[in-house]
Amino acid sequence: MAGLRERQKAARERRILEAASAKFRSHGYRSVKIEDLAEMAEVSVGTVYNYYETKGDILIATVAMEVEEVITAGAPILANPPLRVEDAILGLIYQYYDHSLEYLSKEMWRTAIAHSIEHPNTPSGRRYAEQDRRLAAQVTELIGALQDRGQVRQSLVASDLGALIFNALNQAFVEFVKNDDMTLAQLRDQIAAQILPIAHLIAVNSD
Amino acid sequence: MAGLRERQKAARERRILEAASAKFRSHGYRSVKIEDLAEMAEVSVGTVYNYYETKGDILIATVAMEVEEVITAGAPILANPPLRVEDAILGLIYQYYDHSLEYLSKEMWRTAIAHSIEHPNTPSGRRYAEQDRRLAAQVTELIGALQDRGQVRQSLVASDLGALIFNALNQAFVEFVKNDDMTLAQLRDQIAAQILPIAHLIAVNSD
DNA sequence: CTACAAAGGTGAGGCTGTTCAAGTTTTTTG
DNA sequence: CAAAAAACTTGAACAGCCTCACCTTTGTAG
Repeated sequence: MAGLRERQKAARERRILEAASAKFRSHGYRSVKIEDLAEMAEVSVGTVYNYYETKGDILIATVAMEVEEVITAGAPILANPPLRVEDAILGLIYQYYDHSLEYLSKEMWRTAIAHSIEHPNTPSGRRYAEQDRRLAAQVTELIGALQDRGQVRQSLVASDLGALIFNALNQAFVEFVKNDDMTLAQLRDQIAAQILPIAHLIAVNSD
Repeated sequence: MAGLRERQKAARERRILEAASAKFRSHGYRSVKIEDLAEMAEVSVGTVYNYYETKGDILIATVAMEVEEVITAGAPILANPPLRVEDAILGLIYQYYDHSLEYLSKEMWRTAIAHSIEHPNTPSGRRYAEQDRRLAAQVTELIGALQDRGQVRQSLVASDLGALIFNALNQAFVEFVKNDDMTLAQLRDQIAAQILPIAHLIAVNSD
């Protein structure tokens, strides 16, 4: 069985993460002090820093949980993609988008994305980048599945096309979280405008 | 003529910006203190903050000068685009990329991009976004010019295609600045892999 | 030229993320 | 079980961004 020390460690880390997730959402990332998290998690400030390297890392850890869910939510679509090319691609993208604000505020997303760009070589920066890669891989996988079905031109390289589409959906999402007034519906429209023409171009019966 | 006060103000702002540009590049953004800039510009810390709202804003101001040059450098290609669709699009993108590190380090780019995402509603955040919009508009303009020449399908909406291509070149650039080991040549290859298939699809004689 | 007003500069101090030497708890050793 | 070692927690102290009450300089009116 796990020793006392080990259990206490796990419990402390969990309490810190729960405190962060709750406070960041309710009070906003900026205005939450490490001291606040320490108090809520019933540890000292120094202990928080034994579990996470920086405040940004704590945020990334909370965001990572959500991204993991998004990736999981994408799997069913890959297993059984909608019939039409555009429905398949947009369906996957909408699935991502619709999950994105379940536990995270736009401010949290902005800060997390900014952190991952500014500190790409920290463990948390790498972690975020890795999850991005997995999302892009899902898109690539979907393209591949559509090619296997004979719906997307075989001449196209699935991974390059996947990267292109992922870039588009990712960038549109960044614009979305940058603008507090933008709705999910508007985000969908934005990405559809970019994706639909491409979907028709890459489909075999395009002309 | 401009009064003494006005001239002194302009001179101080210029000295601060020059100090920032020099020190950020030579010592790295992180390790330069506002105090250092103030000393080099021969003003007080408080004065620095009369001209720029935050340290990030000072960086954005230096980056903005470079982006302005990049936009200027793109104009000649728009005026007289290369003959083939893929050469035109990649030519414009390479022009952007080749200018990007003339006065800015990768760390400066990372920090500036992160800042613009994290603080989209500050003047400097808006300024950065506006320059992005102008770059995307150049790409759109190029697509439009190729359509006028009859080289790109008329059925495609230039602005949506421009946005798609800009997203791709922008995201590839972010990956480039996130990875200190990546070379400009590798960046070119990355974006070419995404753009070339698209260039063939959108060209009129594609099939 | 003097007096007053407006504009702007100044730097000590506040705030908050982060560190680290000292103390405490858990585990291991004999 | 006692003692020693290892692992971990703690919070005071530090660093650097930023503010603001006060002061100096410039412009203007009489």
